[in-house]
Amino acid sequence: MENKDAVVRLAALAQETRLTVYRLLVTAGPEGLAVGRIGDALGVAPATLSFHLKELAHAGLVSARQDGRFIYYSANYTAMNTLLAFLTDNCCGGVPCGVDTRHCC
Amino acid sequence: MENKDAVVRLAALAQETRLTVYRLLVTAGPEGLAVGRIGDALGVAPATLSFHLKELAHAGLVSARQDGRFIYYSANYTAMNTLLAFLTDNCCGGVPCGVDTRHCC
DNA sequence: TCCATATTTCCATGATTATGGAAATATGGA
DNA sequence: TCCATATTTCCATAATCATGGAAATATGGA
Repeated sequence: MENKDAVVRLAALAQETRLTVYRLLVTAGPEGLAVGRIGDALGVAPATLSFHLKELAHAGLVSARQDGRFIYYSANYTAMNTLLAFLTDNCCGGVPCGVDTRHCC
Repeated sequence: MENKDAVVRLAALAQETRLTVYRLLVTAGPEGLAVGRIGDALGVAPATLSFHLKELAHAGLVSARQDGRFIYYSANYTAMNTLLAFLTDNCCGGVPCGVDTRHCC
């Protein structure tokens, strides 16, 4: 994973509304939630929500799936796992951490 | 962990220079690196680096330790682990994911 | 076809953030 | 004490981001 991609992903999560949306989708599971449902839960204007969802999707953290007139967004678990791995990559120069000297990841 | 704290932490990482600094400190291990060393590695102006280090420290992701004229910054591994746990909290409503239907975290 | 609902795009506005020069502060050594 | 080096603070400037109203687009049902 590239540094820039990680920044995009982190920036997508580094905003209260988007972080709340993401965590909501994480708990919702693979089926996801329709945009309107998310809006009901958060109480943000449609245009604002759409903007944030686009941001999350652009970062690859969520996917959209159309079903009739509804668009369901769901969390992309692998994107998150990739990001987490990147953040702790080569921790402590790769030197393993002892159980008692747990200073590490 | 509060939503707002997570946003602060994510925002601290959602910037190329800061993310690079953080990852450098992760590989450096518990002893950390002096500010000058970090500056050498990244080639950013002292004022800019100081600004970014303050941001990371404020988010709790790094700690500063003074040693003579030098200030050593090191990564706070537990802060990251707390953040990661928050991001995947209550994944899929707590329903465990089967090994073959690995859609989850 | 016409209508109601769902979602997005366009756009202007206000708010936040990143950058680095210059000056200030802190520390240890001569 | 005086100096050199390390780091931070102050400040102005430029750039990026969030918000939501209004209009546009898409979909299915009557």
